[in-house]
Amino acid sequence: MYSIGQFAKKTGLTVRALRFYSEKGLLEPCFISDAGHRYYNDANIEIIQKIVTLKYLDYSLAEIEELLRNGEQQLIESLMFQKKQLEKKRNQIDRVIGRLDQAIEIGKRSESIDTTIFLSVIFNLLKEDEQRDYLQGILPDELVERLYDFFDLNIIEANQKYMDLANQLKQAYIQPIQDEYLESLIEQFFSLVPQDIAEDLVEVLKEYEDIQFDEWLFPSPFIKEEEEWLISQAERLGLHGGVDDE
Amino acid sequence: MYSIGQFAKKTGLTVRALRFYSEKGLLEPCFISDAGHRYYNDANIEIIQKIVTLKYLDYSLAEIEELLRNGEQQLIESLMFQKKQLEKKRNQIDRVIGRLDQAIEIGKRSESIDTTIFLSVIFNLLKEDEQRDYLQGILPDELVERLYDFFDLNIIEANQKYMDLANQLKQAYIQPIQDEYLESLIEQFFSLVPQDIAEDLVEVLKEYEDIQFDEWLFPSPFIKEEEEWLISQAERLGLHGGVDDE
DNA sequence: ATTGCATCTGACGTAACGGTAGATTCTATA
DNA sequence: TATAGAATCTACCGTTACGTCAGATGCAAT
Repeated sequence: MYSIGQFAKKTGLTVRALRFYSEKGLLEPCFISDAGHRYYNDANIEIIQKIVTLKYLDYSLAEIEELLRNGEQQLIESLMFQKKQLEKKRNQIDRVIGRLDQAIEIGKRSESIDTTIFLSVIFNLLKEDEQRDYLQGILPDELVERLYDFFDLNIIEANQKYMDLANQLKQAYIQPIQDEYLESLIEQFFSLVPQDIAEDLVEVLKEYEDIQFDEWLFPSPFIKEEEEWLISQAERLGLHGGVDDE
Repeated sequence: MYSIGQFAKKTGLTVRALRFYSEKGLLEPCFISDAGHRYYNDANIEIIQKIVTLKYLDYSLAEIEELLRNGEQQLIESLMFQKKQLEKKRNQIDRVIGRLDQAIEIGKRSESIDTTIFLSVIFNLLKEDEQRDYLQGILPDELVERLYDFFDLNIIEANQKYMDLANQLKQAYIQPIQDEYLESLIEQFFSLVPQDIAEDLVEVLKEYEDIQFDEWLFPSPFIKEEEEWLISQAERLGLHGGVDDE
């Protein structure tokens, strides 16, 4: 017979955890003294090994209780199910890591990035699928496809260029620069989308005059004033307007 | 200006979550009416996009608050750290999935497995490293190495055989079988470890007579009575005793 | 004015314990 | 055997990021 402290040392669990299992009825001590002290024996070891094992396999305590009560038969089935759950989790994490990689890569290549711009780029990476669905609802499928075919290939470079340009334009708003530089920046900004796609895009947008891109799904790197300033500058310099999306 | 419900729809968050962020000071509405109703505007959208982004990257709300407050500089560093954390998580999950695979494979090949035996096998898979450390503390390194070299190669087959034999021996305890069968079972059980290693093991164990294997780290598939019965039967049949470990 | 929906505050519940307080009990030594 | 110190007890609060009520109030439209 072990006191709770000895049992804890033996099993590597904490005293608190053992008491918790005892309360929950998951692992009842073999004997409880009049003073309320819990005592454990080797039979308890067997049970707690099962508990530890299943916990390691990422079962919740409730599921463990289920399995220990009546799960003799379904254990292997359950393990296969559990494996699928874990694979889902892993794939999810993998996706996030992938995005992080892209984001880090984009961030590394630029120096002095505005956090707002940077986070909006990551947001775009994350919401890519949703954005695509949304665009397919309001633009011709074929155009969306061409757009994404292009970005899929150049996602890192495009985003990096996008960030740098947005950054410089933001600075130009604070500290005016020469018109030639500004013109160049704006033109580069608009030409992030290749010429042919851009032209078709402008065509379509003219047709449906009232299209408003969801500000939630397509965050702008600029605040209101910056955006208005940009448009006015573009008009002043005689450039064709329109705010792009990706 | 959006009411909380409209804002929730726009952002895909729940009303409750928005109120929660408001309470925590993570995202304060731009305006609160006398009646206490919260109203949001486009500036709030920008903030919440950051929050959603960082949440997706598996930051806690506390960390997000930190980052939003003063994290302009350290964002990229933080992302790299975050990536490492996620990789740790993923590797951990991968390990568990690997063990599950082994366990499922072992379980598939046997029919009618006793749950207790099966779980103890998985437990052994999980605690392999700890067991090895422990053994290296009490046995000659060279012997441990040979033992594990053997098991690493045959882990699935060895465990499967181990399970089947334990199963049959347990049944023999309940329903006695012919001596020849029993003798064969016990011999097979002892010969799970190859002859040469077993002999050296016996040698060493004779030297240190008082070695007791930790019952926690090395669970036996048998209960006390079964074990005593087994030893008595082995002696009766003139077989060399000793309970093996892996 | 009424109806019905939206929103409010405040409270409790979740999972699996960790931490602490104050009271009791066990164990070892003098 | 007395007593000091360690171990254990119960009971309660805290954690995370909200979900889910209840009961009260507000808002918009008929």
